[in-house]
Amino acid sequence: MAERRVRVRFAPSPTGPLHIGGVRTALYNYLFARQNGGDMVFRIEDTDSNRFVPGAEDYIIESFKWLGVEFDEGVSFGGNYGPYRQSERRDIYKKYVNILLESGKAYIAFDTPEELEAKRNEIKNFQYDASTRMSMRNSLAMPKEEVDRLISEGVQYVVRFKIEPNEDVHVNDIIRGDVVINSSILDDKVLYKSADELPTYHLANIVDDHLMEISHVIRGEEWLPSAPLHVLLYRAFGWEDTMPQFAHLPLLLKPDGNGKLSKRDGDRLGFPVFPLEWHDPKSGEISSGYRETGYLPEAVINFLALLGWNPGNDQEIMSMDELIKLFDLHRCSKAGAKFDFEKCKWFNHQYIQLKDNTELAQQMLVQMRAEGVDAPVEKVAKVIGMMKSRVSFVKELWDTCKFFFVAPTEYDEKTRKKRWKEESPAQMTELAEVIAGIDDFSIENQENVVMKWIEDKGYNTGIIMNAFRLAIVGEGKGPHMFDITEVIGKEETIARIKRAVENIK
RNA sequence: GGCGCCUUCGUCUAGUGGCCUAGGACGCGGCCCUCUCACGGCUGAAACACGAGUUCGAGUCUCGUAGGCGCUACCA
Repeated sequence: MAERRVRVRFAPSPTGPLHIGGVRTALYNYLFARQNGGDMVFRIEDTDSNRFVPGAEDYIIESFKWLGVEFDEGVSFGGNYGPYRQSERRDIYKKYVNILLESGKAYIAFDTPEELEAKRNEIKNFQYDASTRMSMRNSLAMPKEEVDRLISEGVQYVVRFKIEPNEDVHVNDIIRGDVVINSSILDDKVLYKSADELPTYHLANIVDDHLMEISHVIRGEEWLPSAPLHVLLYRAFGWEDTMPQFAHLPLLLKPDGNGKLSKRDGDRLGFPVFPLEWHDPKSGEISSGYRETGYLPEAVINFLALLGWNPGNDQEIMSMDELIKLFDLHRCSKAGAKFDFEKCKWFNHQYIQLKDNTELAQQMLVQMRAEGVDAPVEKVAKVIGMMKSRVSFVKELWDTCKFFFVAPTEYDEKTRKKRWKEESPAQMTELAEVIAGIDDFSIENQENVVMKWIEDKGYNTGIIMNAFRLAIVGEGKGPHMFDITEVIGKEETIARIKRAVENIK
């Protein structure tokens, strides 16, 4: 087989926000393109003018920008194979439709949607194909003069692909192997509508993939049943030699139950199914996005990459560069994958641990300042270093770190009951005095002095430290006590102890 | 209904005829670490859809059954 430059495309319809399943499809295309030093094309398939949703195209572009999936050419990226928006390629499709018409591989049909609907109601499993087409209103069944007359009268028509029956069509799929479908079960697909002078998906797709020199079509499994039709189209055009290789990816399924993951599942389960928050222009409805929910793009990418593919070993945390190196279409699974939000959250947790503390500090400072609290970024970063192991989202950081910057105003009920003993007020008052006497407020020295005091007095370490924690933090969690006091300082430590003694009953 | 695809722990998966007493990860339970909560370490429960066949030997190959999903539009 001749060496061919790898060129793949991601070609969504601008019918709404980009579904997370679409993101994965695009990701796999991207990984494959990068690994092979090929091109990633962004094409907009807007051949159904009725379903166009304003803003969808920009949304998709912004989503990939956030996720770090880059395109080499296409809508908004330029390139030598444009235009990349199908609605701007009318003339091109018209030309190819005519080629099919002239060679007798397609024909004109006048049946209206209503007539077809009636036919389907009338005959149980009606299909517009070799067995029925001669009884329909089309250029095969009607005299030429009549066809010409109708066209000249401006009667709307469609162009249908004439599928020859009883032929086994083979699709060689990289993931699924040889898939065979008999052409008799295919219907004479509508390729073109005179009403809007636009092709349907199938024709536009084949023409564009061919003209754009696409080498591999990596798409969702929902396209597998129409793949034989596409093979037949390539053949009809005489393009079989350069037909792209197909790879049909397994679907992303609902976390609970079965079926394709849908927009509704996100709302229902309280988790996003879109990369970015989406404001529906018609309904005004808002759907949550991964970005706004606080997911890191690296985490979303990593998680998605592993939904339907794995590197063959136990490695789970992989950067985009590593994914590009390791990705392999042959290692994609065939069965649909249920979307597990818990695991996605775990990935986010992992990536927060990997993230630079100063960078996280800058993000947390935005929240802090919004609440009227400020602090040097170095100090915030230091606190985050101690605290980030206990959060899964950046936005949780402020809540868990807050006590470092703001003294507790209330004390957790449960902890108070469990940790604040009868003797605690007296002991804490004493502790405040001990701390007041410490000059070297380093973690180590504080610990030495306090522990010595506990030992000398014969106190119970747990009782002292837990009460101390309640006084400083307001609840029973957090890093080691002296790590905290070293950050908040001696005066604040003493003030908090005193306040606790006064307020905790 | 027709056609196609698929089927290993609850979930994502490893597994390409003997290395499988089926491995890892998420989640869940226990223990350890410890002044608490996380992190981390150790550990437990948890799966080859079913039935035939091929073979000395089957999670792995074949067939059948069941189930799931997808497609079946002048949507993509």
